[in-house]
This record gives sequence, structure tokens and C-alpha cells, in this order.
Amino acid sequence: MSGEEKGVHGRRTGRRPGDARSRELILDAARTSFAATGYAATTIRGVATAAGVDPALVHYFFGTKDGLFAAVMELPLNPSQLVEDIVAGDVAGLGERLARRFLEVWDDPVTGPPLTGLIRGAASHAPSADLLREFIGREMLVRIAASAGRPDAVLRANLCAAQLMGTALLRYVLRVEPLASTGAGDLLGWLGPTLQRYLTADTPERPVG
Amino acid sequence: MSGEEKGVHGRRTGRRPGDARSRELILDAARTSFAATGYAATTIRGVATAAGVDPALVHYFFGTKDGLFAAVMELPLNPSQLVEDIVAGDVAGLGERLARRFLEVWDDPVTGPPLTGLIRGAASHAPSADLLREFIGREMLVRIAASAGRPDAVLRANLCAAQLMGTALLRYVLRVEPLASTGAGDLLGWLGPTLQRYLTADTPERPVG
DNA sequence: GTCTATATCGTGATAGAC
DNA sequence: GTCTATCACGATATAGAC
Repeated sequence: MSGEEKGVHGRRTGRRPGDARSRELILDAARTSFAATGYAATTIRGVATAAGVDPALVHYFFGTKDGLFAAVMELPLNPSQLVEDIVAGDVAGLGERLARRFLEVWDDPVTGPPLTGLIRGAASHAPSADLLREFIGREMLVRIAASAGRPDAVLRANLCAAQLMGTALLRYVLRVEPLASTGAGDLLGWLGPTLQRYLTADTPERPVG
Repeated sequence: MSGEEKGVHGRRTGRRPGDARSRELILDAARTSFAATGYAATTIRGVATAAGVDPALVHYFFGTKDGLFAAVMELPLNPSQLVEDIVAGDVAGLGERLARRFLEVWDDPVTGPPLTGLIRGAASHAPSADLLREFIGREMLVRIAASAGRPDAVLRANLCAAQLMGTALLRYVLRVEPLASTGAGDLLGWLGPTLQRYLTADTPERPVG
């Protein structure tokens, strides 16, 4: 306000001036909007209004709409750590640990919404689809499936992903009842064995037909 | 061209004038576009161009973009008939019959694409979401689950739907490999037992945690 | 039944004052 | 760091000629 403050303590001392609270307000609003309505239906003007700031500010901070999306999708979770936790332990409990971690992350109010936005966006926004594919593939499930040491590990990982993404779609995006309201503990009993079977069972016979 | 022809054979004779081939061309193009890029990214101009007609014609036939979408989603399949086919037969084969019909319908080049469009649209287009919820719920899976005669039939149906919608998302929308290229026969061996367990197994114990 | 022309709107993005 | 003003674009939709 009253001129430059730098230099009082010598160079590079004191906190940098930028990033007032507005940046976080914008990110929060964007997170909510992307999660609630997807990429296409989210407008910069709408985000700005929800955040109580001017639309131009959004561009100032994030450049483009894609930049804003990318910033929101900087997921506050560490896939490698997750994989380590799931893989650690006996193979017999692999499916249940996977299901448990999955539900924890999606039920969490901070890590869940960006993921919901990711699924919504994957339908019509190519970068989202790529991100989700990557998330499904390389980073997570393939490594888990590989740790079980069975053949067809990638297909097994895909099947797990299908069960989990489908659960996410119905439970968190479409909010289909009763699945959306069923407790994570009850769901575990259903999902755990399914994942366990995909990960460790013998490759099934091909049914007639 | 040369004035009115009615009255030659008395009233109400001869075929009605409307519905030239353009209508079908538009529907085909719209089906493709909705399936490929989703609702938001599909433009009336794009559909008109792909169909080789004028954009105004689209409005003439279908009124609004939503009207066009609704027309495309008049699914060329009969849910009641499907349910009957699946339910008929021994309960032990219920899961496999469900998986087989599902893959048949989605792999079919005429019934598959509209369904792909439906999933894409459900992410950000409320009417699509409603339609999909209805399709998942009332019309199909709940009736199938009920036929197995176990408690929690609706939750069981939701779990089946999660597995199937997730499979559709990865296989037909995101085209994740190797799931997208795996033959229906091989998939049956994996999906059938999962659905069978959801439909007929005892309600599982709730795992600790 | 088909197309041309256009009205109206909302979007993402930028330039520049303060 | 924030806001005003505006641009260029593409969308849906409509009126009306042929």
C-alpha cells in the first residue's frame, strides 16, 4: 500500500506478496462446480460468481479454463502411497484392502469431489478422459494386480476398475439409491470378495455360447 | 409440385407427405455424435453438416436440441422382453444370462451407440442422468434381482448395475485396454460369477474396520 | 419440405485503468 | 491484485423466401 517493503531485511526476506485468499476461493468454487456439473457445463463466469470474485481474476490466476481444471485436479492424494498400503500385507486380504481404501478416498470430503469431477469430465472432455485412464491404468490398479502374481494382470486390473468406477458412477455421481446411502462397511462385504476374485482367482473357463 | 392431389381417391387416401429421408439421416448423424462426443459437445450445426442437411431442418423436425436427444434415445430395444429372457430359466444361470445379454446389447452396432451416448450424457446432462437412473432402476435390474428372491434385492441390483455400467464406461466410452478388445466370451467367464454372487449369495458379514 | 439470413445470447479470453 | 470494458466466436433458435 505504501510502497515496496522488500530490502528491509535484505534480499529474499519476508513472504511473497501474491496469492491472497481469492485464489483459494476460486479453487473451492471450481472444485464444487466441476464435481457437480462436469467440465463443459462449468463456466468461468459461474465459478467467479460463486467465489465472489471477478471473472477476469480467474484468468489472471489460471490463464485458461483448462488451466483451472488442471489446478483443481492436482489431487491431494498420493497414489504411490496408496498402492504401497494396499499391496502391503497378505494376498488373501488384497481385495478388501483395495475396496476399503477406495471407499475412504471417495467418501472423504476433500479427496472425493475432484474425483467425481474427473468421472463427469471423462465423458466429454478429452484431458479428463486421459487423466482418468492414466489413474485407472498405470498409476494404481495395474501395480496392485501385478502384485498378486497371476496371469492377465492388466485385464484383472481393468475388471477391478470397472467395478470400482461403476460404483463411483452410481454412488457419487448419479446417487442411485440405496447404493448412495449404504454404509462403507456394508459395501466392503460385497465389493471385497469381488475384487479378490478378480485379482487372484484362476482364469475362468469360457462359457459355452 | 402441381397443386393438391388429395381428393382423387376420396379423403385420407395415399401416403402422408412428410418424413423424407432427411429425418433418418439427421437421426443417424445425431446418434453418432452423441455417442462419440457426448451431449454438450454435440452441436446442431455439426449434426446437420454430418447429415448433409441444413441446420434449420434439424429444428424443423425436432424443435430443440433436447428434442433431438430424446428422439435418438428412443431406444430400439425392449427392456421388458430382455428381462423376460433373462429371468426365464434356472436361478443358477441368472448372472451369466444377464452378463451375456448385456454384452450383446452393447456390442450391437445399432443398440450400442445410443447407450454409449446415454452414459456420456449422464455425466453432465440432467435428462440423461434421469433416463439412465430409470434404465438402471425400475425397468431392468430391480426386476431381475427380485426374481432371485433374496433380501436387499434393490442393493443387489445396484451392485450389478455398478459392475455393468463400469464395464461399459471402460470398454465402450474410455476404451481402456485390454478390456475394450477382450472378446465377449472371455468376459462372460469373469462377469457372470460376479453378478451371480450379487444376485443370489447370502448377505455378507460386515468386515471389521 | 427445404434453405438463407439473421436475431439474440453466453462463452472464453484480452487490454488496460486503478 | 482487482475490476471495467470489450472482442471475437459459436451456439440455439426463429422468420420468412422459395
